[in-house]
Amino acid sequence: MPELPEVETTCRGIAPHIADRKVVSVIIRESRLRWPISPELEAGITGARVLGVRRRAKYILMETDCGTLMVHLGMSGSLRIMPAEAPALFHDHVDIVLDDLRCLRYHDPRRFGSMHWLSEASHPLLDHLGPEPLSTSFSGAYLYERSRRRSTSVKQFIMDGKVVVGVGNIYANEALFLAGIHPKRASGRVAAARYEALVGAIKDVLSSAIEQGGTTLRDFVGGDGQPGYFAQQLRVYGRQGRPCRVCQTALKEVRQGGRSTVFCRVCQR
DNA sequence: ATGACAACCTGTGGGC
DNA sequence: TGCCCACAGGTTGTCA
Repeated sequence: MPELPEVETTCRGIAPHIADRKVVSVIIRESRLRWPISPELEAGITGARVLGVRRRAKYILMETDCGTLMVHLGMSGSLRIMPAEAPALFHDHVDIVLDDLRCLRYHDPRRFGSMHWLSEASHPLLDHLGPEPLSTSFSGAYLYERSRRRSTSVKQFIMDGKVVVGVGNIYANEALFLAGIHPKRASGRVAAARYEALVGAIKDVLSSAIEQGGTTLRDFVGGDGQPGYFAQQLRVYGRQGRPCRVCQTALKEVRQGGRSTVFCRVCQR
């Protein structure tokens, strides 16, 4: 489910509801996430006042006056505001109960997500992340420099979190199509001007997906429970075998690093 | 350093 | 209808 636009949508959805609220308790029904939830989480967050919510890569950072709750949604996670008394459903693993009879409820069937309590400003998982894709430091020149003498494919290159964060499989496919670049091309052999186009495409596709409230595949819902509407604008992802929206050629599907790649062999070189 | 791949899980959809 | 397999939005850790 969640790629960067979905995580951003979640942040924006929950922020107004939790700002300035106090955490009165934590209910952990299942602590076995990608990493087990540390007992320090409950001790640290109980009684804390929420200052705000921000996002770094695909991590949601809920800052309080006592420390920071760091949440990752993995492949199937979601975080929603609910009435605290709403009955918990299967896979509703954690409730952060607030002082207004509501709670922030974490749901994650596959348990690839994670929840950490940070009493300090930093965390090892945040240490080696590349730039934010929507920041000005993420530029064509930057990608060009980083890619020189690298043989890895351009798709795997832009999906590497040490290069740039937040470009997941859906949007990598979409951005490469928009930039007209073949996903299997060696990243070290993409010209500077084409990296400019690629960076523009990544920023465009991510920002318009955020504007649409994310891409809803299966059952993604934002922090307020609303679905996203970007799926109807996908150009290649999930459209293998169907005609390219530009030249009508049947879109091709290949596999890269175990992930599905869909592209147009005519429009992308 | 780089790159390929297994691993962590459950749910779902397609093929038979 | 039902069973089994392959695959799904992510990321880390390991090994060559």
